[in-house]
Amino acid sequence: MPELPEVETTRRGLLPLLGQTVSQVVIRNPSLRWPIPAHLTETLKHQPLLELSRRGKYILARFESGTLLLHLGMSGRICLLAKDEPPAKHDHFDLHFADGHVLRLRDPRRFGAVLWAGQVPEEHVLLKVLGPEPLDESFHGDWLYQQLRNKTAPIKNVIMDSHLVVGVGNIYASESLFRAGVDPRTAANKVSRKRCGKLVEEIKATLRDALRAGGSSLRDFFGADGNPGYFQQEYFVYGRTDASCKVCGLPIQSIRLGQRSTFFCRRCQR
DNA sequence: AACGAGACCTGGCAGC
DNA sequence: TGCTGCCAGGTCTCGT
Repeated sequence: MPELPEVETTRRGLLPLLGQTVSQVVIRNPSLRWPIPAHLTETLKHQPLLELSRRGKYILARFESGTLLLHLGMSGRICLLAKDEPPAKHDHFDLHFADGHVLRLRDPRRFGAVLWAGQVPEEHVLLKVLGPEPLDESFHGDWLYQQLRNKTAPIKNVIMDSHLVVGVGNIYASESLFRAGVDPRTAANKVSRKRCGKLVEEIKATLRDALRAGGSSLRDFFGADGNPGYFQQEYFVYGRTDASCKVCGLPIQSIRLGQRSTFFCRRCQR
């Protein structure tokens, strides 16, 4: 489900919880990608939520005792309930708050994660290896160009690697490459400095546009407030196999790259 | 070091 | 209706 815009939309939907105190932690099924630490039921009890931030596709919830990391994997979703409700089949984890609010994680495929990061979350093994945020100024064309010098993998695979830059998943990789006019199959080290600049610009623009639309709702994404996103209506290529290119009219092609579906226009992207 | 394939899971859908 | 196979928004781990 979630790429950067969906995770950020989720984080924003949780902001009403800031300052609220945890009254209870419920772990119904700890077996997500990694086991949910059992100690959370004690560690988080009576702790006020101090801050909600995001790093890549992780949501960071800071408490005095440390920071909780939430990752939605492929199918995860967090809803903010005004009061407790009977849990559904794949509702694996809850944070109950003193004012009655419930943060509930639902994740059918269980590729998501709930982890404890202690006092210095940036040092957590999963976070410290992450590349820059795509919307930061440190992510720019010349920097990307340098990073690609020794990479022969297809450019699409490379921009989806969170160790290089975070937040660009399968949808927004295809969309950004279309907007930049770059063929997703191009070997990364064959992308010129100028086109790296254009690509960075379009990654940023695509993510910002998606954020503005509240993310994309394909199957199961809804923000924490329960509202869907609308960005899928603006897709140029993703999921549009054989439909005509919105720019030149040629049928959109779909191929597999790195075991992922990839969509592009063979005239607009070279 | 970089790359590609496999792994982890469940649910939805198309096709027979 | 029921079965089978394929697909899905992520990303770590392993073998080459």
